[in-house]
Amino acid sequence: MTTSLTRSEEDHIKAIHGLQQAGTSAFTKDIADRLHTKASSVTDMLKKLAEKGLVKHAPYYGATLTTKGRRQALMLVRKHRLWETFLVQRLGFGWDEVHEVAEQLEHVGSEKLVERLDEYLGRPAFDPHGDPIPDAQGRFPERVTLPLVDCAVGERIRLVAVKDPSDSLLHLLNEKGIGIGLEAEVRARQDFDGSVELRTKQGPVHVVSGRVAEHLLMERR
Amino acid sequence: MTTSLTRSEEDHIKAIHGLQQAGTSAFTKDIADRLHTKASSVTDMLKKLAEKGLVKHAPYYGATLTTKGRRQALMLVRKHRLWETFLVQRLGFGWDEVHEVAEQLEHVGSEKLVERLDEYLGRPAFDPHGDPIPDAQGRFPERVTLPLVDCAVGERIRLVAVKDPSDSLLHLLNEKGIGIGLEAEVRARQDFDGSVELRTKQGPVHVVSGRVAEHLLMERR
DNA sequence: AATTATTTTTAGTCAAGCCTAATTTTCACC
DNA sequence: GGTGAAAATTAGGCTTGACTAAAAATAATT
Ligand SMILES: [Mn+2]
Ligand SMILES: [Mn+2]
Ligand SMILES: [Mn+2]
Ligand SMILES: [Mn+2]
Repeated sequence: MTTSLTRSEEDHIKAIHGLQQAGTSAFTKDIADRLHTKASSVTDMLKKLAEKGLVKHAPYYGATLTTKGRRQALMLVRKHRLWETFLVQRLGFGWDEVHEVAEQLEHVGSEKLVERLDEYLGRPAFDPHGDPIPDAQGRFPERVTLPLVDCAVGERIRLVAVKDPSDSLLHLLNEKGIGIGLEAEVRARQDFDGSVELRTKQGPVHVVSGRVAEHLLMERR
Repeated sequence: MTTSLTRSEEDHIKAIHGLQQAGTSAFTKDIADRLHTKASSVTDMLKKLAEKGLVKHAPYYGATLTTKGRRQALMLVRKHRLWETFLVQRLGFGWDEVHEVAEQLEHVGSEKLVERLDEYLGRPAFDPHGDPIPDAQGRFPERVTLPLVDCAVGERIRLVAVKDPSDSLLHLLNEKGIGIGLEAEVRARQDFDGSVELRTKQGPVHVVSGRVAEHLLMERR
């Protein structure tokens, strides 16, 4: 039985899920910032979601999802990432153009639609930003990644994900021609600013700042 | 410049468009029935839409769309029918399963999404129910159709659309194995109840009631 | 331990969209 | 032309989800 939620309820659940790492709870202010609303609005919503049994709200100490809430969040993440994959793979959108649209599409309610879309896309494990797509049971694919900033000189690596892909970051990567799947070798790393020089298989050499290198998740090859 | 409307505003615009034939205006009660709301709610909305310049509201005499309103309505119809086409052609939905989902998808706001979807589907002219899909300029494809109930005995015809496809009607057609594209010859027509007997190219003989025959729009071949 | 700064909650307001009930208008029919 | 039914509007109320401003709690700093 899947409880039917409003768009606002869903967005709050998803925000809490995104902020909640391991044991840490999500704080009112951070949820408000993420949703571009005010803390007082979030407090109201946390009360409602707590009533519905989706969230555990410890006043002044933030919110955590219940098992029921987490299941809802995972299905939203699943839908969001499947739609992003559809937009890029089938409709030819750029990876920097899909977030806002997926933010709307994720709220379309139809179990069958999600299931068919997943099947149609070939049950992808990762979205266009390299983020893992939970399956219908909420299980994530396994993968070991390493931020580029922690890669040693000489390592041969592949870009598999962009962590917290903001519009401006994706724009920067587009400009440089850096995308998921890029294979390269670390040629140099500056201790001063953490910047990294990469030589790609295809030829071009890229230099990325430490700030960027923190967001590039690599796989060894 | 495309005015951004709420889901409810969009549904009202679309309902008015659907009710408005030629010169006739759409009446409050009919709009309410279509949207499963009450007449008083519709009156409120008509005032708002009139303020926004989308509708001309003649109190007690119904509503008609302005040019601006009609443009909005056509884009909604376009989106609805493109999504229905996607669901059937790409995701393998049955033609009787798509309406509710498309009713949600049509409200996703992204010019680019509609344009790309249209292109991806090969710019289809008709949706799975045979309804015409307006192009980006709001132009409909031309087609001459004839309700089956008006076809003469001996005529060789093809089913190209189902008029006002309700769930129960589509279910009935599914049961009989009647779908868009069916080619047949009229073998008999009973004056008593308007029922029609068809012999299909593929073999099977279908008998449909007059009530059904009114909804089957045919093309001569 | 007292004082701030920050966060969170509470209290009160508002607009959007719906509702019911009462009133008004229209229109068909006698 | 008057009457009654149907439709439409008005009046008033409710819920959701937002807001601002004020009060309360927590955390950080002296
Ligand atoms: Mn969203
Ligand atoms: Mn993504
Ligand atoms: Mn709709
Ligand atoms: Mn249709």
